[in-house]
Amino acid sequence: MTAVTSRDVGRQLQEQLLSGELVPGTKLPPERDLAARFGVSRSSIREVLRSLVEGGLLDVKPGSGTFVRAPSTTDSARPLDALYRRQNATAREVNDARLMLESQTAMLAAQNALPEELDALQLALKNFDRADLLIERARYDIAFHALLAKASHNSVIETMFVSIAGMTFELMLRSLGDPKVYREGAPYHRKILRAVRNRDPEEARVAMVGHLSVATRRFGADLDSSLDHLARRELERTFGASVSLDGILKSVLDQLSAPPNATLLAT
Amino acid sequence: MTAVTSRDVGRQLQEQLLSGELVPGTKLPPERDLAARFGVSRSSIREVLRSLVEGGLLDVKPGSGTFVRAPSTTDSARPLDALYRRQNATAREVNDARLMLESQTAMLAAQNALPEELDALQLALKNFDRADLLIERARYDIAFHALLAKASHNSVIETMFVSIAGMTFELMLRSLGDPKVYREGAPYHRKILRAVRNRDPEEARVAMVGHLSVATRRFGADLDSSLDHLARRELERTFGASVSLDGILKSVLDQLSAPPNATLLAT
DNA sequence: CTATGATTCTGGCATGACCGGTAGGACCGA
DNA sequence: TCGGTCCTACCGGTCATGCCAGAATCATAG
Repeated sequence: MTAVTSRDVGRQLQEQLLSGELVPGTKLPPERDLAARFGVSRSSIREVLRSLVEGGLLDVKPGSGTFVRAPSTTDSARPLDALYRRQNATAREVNDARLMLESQTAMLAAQNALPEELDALQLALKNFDRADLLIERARYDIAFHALLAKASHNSVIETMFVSIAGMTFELMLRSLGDPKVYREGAPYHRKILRAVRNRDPEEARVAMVGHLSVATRRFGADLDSSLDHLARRELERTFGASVSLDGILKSVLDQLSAPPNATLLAT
Repeated sequence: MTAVTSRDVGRQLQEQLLSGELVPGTKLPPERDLAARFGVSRSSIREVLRSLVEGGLLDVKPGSGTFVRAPSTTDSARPLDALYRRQNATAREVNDARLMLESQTAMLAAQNALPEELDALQLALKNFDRADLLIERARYDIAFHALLAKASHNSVIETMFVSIAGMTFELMLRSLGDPKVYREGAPYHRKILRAVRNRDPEEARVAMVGHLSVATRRFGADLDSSLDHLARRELERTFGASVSLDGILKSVLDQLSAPPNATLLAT
């Protein structure tokens, strides 16, 4: 009955992590020690640790050790992105979800945004307007929306936003690559920011709804196409077959995960 | 430059999985073959597979093989739940997020629900009313809301719901354990179902907002307390120290992951 | 044709070893 | 005393090999 399986070890370790017994930053014992302590082999321990790393609970620094990871609101949601995208969501589904999520985000941001967050939003817009490449525009676009999510000061909603950030970026590629959608949609950014600055939740919500509704009206048949397909098509149309959507997505998500706002907005 | 690290192997395998090159249900080559093919050791392959399993992309059947997992909308979101809860979200944050998510869910369900989904919702309510134990009530409560999410027929929104299901359950424990909140909030369930049945999105939204606003009004100081703390307190108050929140949560999430509706509603 | 038993295949786990990078202390020179 | 350099123990990354238990497959006896 004392047969200890690797699943037990994993569960036990995970419980300690989740219960906060192990404070973020804590260094775990070496793999060899853990193996000895739990009475299993090092391979088993390593596989358990792999799972926890994949789950975002641990951080491994080769040569130094394994550390309990601080629950960063953002990058913890990244594993989910791959799964979302695997469902081959349509542009309509993602846009509907954004409409719901971001109109609420705008309202909360109007209530809770701090001055420095307003400045960061302003800067994101400036960079957005300056950008000439499609990818750069999309990068600052999503930075703006990510900053807004952060300014909502609701960690659950912020995490939700990050969890669909990959698909949101794909949606933006389609929108920003379409002159009609771009011309009609971009001006709303300033309306949103103005409303947030004025601490007017309802106006912020209305502006966001206006912003995101452009896609609903203008996408036409694309609305029910696979989002992944749309994004790849747009990239190919603009840059030829030379760019990899996967690579771009990865770098964008990395950017969103980086702690400081500065990173989002660096030239 | 041809140095093949395990990260390369993981990335390569994951790309094949995400791109749909490997159709769900496909059996992967044996670990020993994969190791040979990629030119790495079996241990490395096993660790890569572990990560992918944790990410929900693969399914391992000991003795049989490793299979590409069908992207189940629900259980793929489960790894995230632990991470959400680690942030120690407050009741207010989660309730705000639910308000946003579920009012939209209600509207979509009113537009898209199928007859059999309406029946399932009805059954969930019947079981909810019959239940006498706190945990059972909460179980059917979340089943009702999960079925509604499914009936929205938007996979992104459904996944979002599942990703916060753990915290939603905790919120329900607090609500259902409080007679005032319970008495005031429970009747809204029927209003929601009636509106969905009548295909009236606006009425469904209003009913859902009414349902979830009860907590906002009645929680008092608890609104800004850690959700985890509230749930544990409620369980202890009702059952003594004999029950484990973690265990209950796990079983509830398992239930939501099970494919058939029947499981959600079995007596 | 069926039931049953042996064989093969597959993942789970253990062991022990080596590599390369890290971190911290010893040592040395200024 | 301070600063830099070097060395060494430590730690994760990887590998090779072996054995086990359960699943699947197939051959064989009934």
